[in-house]
Amino acid sequence: MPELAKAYEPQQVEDRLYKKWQEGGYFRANPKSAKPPYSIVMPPPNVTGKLTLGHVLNNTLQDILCRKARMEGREVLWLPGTDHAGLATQTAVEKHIRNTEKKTRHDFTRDEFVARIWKWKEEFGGIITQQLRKLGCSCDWSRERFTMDKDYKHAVQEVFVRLYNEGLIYRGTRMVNWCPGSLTAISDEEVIPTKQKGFLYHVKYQLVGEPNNHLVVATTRPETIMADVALAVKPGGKWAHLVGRKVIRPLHRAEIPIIADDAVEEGFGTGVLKVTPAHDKADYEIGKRHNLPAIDILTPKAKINDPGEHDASELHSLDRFEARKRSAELLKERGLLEKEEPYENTVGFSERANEAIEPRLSTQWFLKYPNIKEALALLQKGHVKFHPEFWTKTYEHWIENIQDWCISRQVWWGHRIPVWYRIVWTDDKKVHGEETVCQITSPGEGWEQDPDSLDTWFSSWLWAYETMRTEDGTRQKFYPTSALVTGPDIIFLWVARMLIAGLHFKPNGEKATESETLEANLAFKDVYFTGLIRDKQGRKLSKSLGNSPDPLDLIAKYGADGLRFGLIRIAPQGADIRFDEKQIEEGRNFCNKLWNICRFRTMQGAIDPQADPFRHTRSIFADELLDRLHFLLEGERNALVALKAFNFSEAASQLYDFVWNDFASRFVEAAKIDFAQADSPTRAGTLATFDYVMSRVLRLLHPFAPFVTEELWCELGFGEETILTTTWPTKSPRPETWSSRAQGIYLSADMGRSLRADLGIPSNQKAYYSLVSAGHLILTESERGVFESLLNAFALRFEDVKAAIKTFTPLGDLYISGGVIDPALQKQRLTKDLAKVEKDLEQTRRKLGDANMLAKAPPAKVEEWRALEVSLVEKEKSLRESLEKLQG
RNA sequence: GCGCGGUUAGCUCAGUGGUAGAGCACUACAUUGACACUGUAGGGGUCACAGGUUCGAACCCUGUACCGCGCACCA
Repeated sequence: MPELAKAYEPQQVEDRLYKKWQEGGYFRANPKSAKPPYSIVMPPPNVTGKLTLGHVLNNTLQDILCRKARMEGREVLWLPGTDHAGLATQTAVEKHIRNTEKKTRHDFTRDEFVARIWKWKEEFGGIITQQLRKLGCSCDWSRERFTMDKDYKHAVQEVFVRLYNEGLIYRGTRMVNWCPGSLTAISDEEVIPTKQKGFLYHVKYQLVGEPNNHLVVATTRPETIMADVALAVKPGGKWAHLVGRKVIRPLHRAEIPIIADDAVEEGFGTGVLKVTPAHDKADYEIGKRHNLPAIDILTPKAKINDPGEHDASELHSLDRFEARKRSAELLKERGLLEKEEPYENTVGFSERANEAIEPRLSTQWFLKYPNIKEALALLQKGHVKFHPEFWTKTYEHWIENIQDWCISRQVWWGHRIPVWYRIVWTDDKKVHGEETVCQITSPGEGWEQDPDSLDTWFSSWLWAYETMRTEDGTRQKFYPTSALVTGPDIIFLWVARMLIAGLHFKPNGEKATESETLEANLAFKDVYFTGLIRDKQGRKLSKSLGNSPDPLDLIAKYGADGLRFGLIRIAPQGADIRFDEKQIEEGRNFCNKLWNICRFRTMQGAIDPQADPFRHTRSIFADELLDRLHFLLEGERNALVALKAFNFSEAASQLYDFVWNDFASRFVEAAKIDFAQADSPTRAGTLATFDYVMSRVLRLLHPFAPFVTEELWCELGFGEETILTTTWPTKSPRPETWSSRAQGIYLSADMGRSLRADLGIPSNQKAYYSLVSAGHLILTESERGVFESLLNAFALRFEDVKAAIKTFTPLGDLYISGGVIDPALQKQRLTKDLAKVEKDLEQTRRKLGDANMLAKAPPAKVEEWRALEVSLVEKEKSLRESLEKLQG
């Protein structure tokens, strides 16, 4: 058998194995397979994006689910792909062109510019999918999709036309969230409320006919005063008597009425509200109620647009924030600013451009969501489950308060809206006439398509099933999908909408019963929401902070498995993750540990892939390991249960603990005794146990750390081809010969080593130990060998050693001699131990002395306390003896 | 303001009623034949706070404080 390298070297392994997997077609899903299906669609990353730690976490989890499902005998489809990410991609390309050619998108025609984006996509579009391969993702690359593929594009258009015909999509003029940075409307879900420090300006509005009387209005936006059309007060409130009177608008002076409206809260500010219907959502509603005009004084870029000669002309064409300052100054100069006080309020920001959103009256396309009741029932009836469950409430709340979705974007890169307008000519100018048709292809000459594009999410919401629309029956086999792994930040943007799309479009058709139809058209059954990755200080990872490590660097340093395992082990379910490179280092160290356990095994000869330890005579140490394995797989709250419950970090931790402690630190150390003696009666059993357990460990770890487990599986000879197609271990019997002897020996050895350290005897130096057992414990020769080896002891003696110090162990009193006894140190240690024992004893006795407690506590518990008392008394006695000896 | 999470060792987190745990970090020792990507030992916690339920509370209930997230038309 070839000896393995001294340390695991991922760089020598990963690319070779990934190539092998791909060439072997192991990731390819077969719709004709008789195996039960398991499917996941990958949340498509931005096509021109690069891999982030968030992607690493997300995709590793999906890979774990898929690799495990494959081993469980399912036909697995993990469908990868990328998103065109309309605005984000357009912005990136615009920035590039600005930097390199000093041009804007308006220096090109729309077609030219879109062609530039396609070129950009060809150049950079493959980066992230290549990076996912580096990570080891077992996706079916033959089915990779892009949201602007020809077929996918067509599907999006079809859906639009259908919803239009159903009356669910309509065009309307409404207040929308306008981003002056990217010059497009965005949906409510894309607005980030952000706390802003500003001022509350108290502005005087003079009453018409009473030059000495005025109403004071508190506003954060004096630059919109010119668009005021009224002042509103509370009906029946303290200003109610003024309703019907007029005031003079202080900038761009004009008379405006005082009205009464319920939206006004008297407790806030001065209790008087300026009504600016064109620039505030609430004011727009008030305006509608009172039939007031909307005066728009902002350009799309949010510069003041109030031309002409009037008292505030100088504000014209100023940016909204400059205008805010300047208008406050103007008011002050005119004695109309009563005061300004520092004030913090919440302002909506656009995620992409990081610009303050401007509420703006604009004609856009909207979707009235269908199937809302059913979407709500999905979660409540348990057809779909969220993990962690608490996200369900957030989902429900959103569904219950759902608003029509603004789906049009003033962006060039994306899916065009399939609506055509008849061109009419007025005064030699081309305009869109009344006549409108909604269809995918042009109706012909004289028609022009709507210039807007669709919100990127309007294509993403079809992702779960449109990506599966192929001739070979993929959708029939693999939809509904089994699970979705994503971030809670897109629970509305994507998750909820995909569920709604599935319900409405019924991609798997109608079935016999309503409930079957429902079941057949779920986008997914389980949704796992990952946490957000933060840096050590708890800040979000971001490019601008420079605190986001490049996963590719981490892979180069620690290997893909190290990155995966390290990250998964510390990613608690449903909570954010504090990233620390140290944790990735631990992942690498773990892989190396596994590697070296196997390396040790190769030194003992060939492994037996079919090894069955239960047919051999076994040492108690082999039994102990088999026992631990049994509990790992079948115990209460075992690793498999954790994995089934999407508790990935718990499963990873249990495996880590089993490999490092049970396997390496204990079993391997004990096995050395068997391996050192060719004629040991338990040697064969130990070898078989080793191979049997390792075979299962490698398979259990494979989904977490695919490369190192595959390499070891093949190198050691557990299988010739691949670990990918092996079976997932689910159980392992508890050896009927198991006893607690091995545990006793391990524990006693730990205590013996502690003594050695007290005496300052280095761990590599042999020491003299003696064991005096109170009972009739007799160690077999090999048990004694293991005990001596763990202690690094000379031949163990079985007599009281007067000059030595001792400790009370499960095996009896363990003495050590040699080394230098430092009486002060000894006394300190013994006193400390004694204090602890006495405290425990006192606590236990208090319980046992409490009649009430004894009467009401379960008898089994009382027995436990009694047993504890006995052992504590023994321990106390032993400690006192040692102390006396030290003093005497 | 409402809702949802969280608060346990220096750090990251387990721990859903019965003697407070792990990993890392720290300290000391050790280059012993699987592994220094290591081994051995050690120090370190009134479980945020206050009440309550219980024989018994880190755990269940109520309230408070602080942190994070989501929702909300407070100008």
